[in-house]
Amino acid sequence: MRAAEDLCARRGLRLTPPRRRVLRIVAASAKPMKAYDILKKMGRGAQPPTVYRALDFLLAAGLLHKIQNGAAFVACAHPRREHDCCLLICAACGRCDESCARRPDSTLRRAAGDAGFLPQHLIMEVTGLCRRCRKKK
Amino acid sequence: MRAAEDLCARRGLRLTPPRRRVLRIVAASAKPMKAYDILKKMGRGAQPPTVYRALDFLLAAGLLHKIQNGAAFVACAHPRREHDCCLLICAACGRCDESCARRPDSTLRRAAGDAGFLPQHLIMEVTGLCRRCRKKK
DNA sequence: AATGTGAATGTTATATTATAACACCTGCAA
DNA sequence: TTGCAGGTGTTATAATATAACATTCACATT
Repeated sequence: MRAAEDLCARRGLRLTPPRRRVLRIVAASAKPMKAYDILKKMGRGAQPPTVYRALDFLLAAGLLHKIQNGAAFVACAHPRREHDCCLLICAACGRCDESCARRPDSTLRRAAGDAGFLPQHLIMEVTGLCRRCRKKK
Repeated sequence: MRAAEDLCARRGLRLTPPRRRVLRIVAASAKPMKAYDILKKMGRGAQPPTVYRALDFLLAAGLLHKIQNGAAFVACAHPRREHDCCLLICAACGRCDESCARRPDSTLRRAAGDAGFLPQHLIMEVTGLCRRCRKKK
């Protein structure tokens, strides 16, 4: 949380009350939180757009990770530095650990062996611009 | 399509009419198809569960990949062999290529450089069993 | 201090994605 | 023949996400 404040201050990002509230809720949870889980915890008649907007901000700021697999969110364990991340999601308990490395290569290898985690399903997705779309620019 | 039939026959899986229909629709598309895109193409008053059930089957059989990022599906380019996959999704045109390799390590490196693709956002997710849940068994 | 501006938020409604629950059917084994 | 299990059809609804527009707030400029 402290790290988040520092990071926003340094970059001129505004960690406003709803954003802070969402971050606190996600960071306080042992398991990944879904948007509507967060919404429930917000109370005071908060509406979906409030949560989604805060999540967008926090993702862009690198303070959260999004788990595509079921659309939930976990607080980033290393908000200070830019990094690719590998999320280890337990199919049984639903908890989620983060395994990071500078070079994506080693990340996956660590994921497999480290920490006694038994990999079942692996996803890698790279979003970007394909050759054709790069040329169009 | 032929490959799909062979594969199902060899494994004793039933490629029933609705499943085959869904596979044809997805395989025929240049871009990833969402469940409700498929549903529209099914016609004859098909309902969501039919599509979702077929998709579940095709995923389990390894005939499709699921793009978590937006929940769409692409036909697998290499249904014959078991493989980890790396999907290259263009943020501009929405098309999706598949880059495969035996060892996940090299996959990402290829993704970055190969084919002129400019990576913007990268996701790796590994689902499995964490140490605690393995021990519980 | 007054004011314009843009970013952020609140609010209402609705779109999109996914599943629950149950009835029926069909092939096949006991 | 009679179960049974896997698959499908059908209806309803749950869960997730966004569009659109009004409002507020911080703050820079005048």
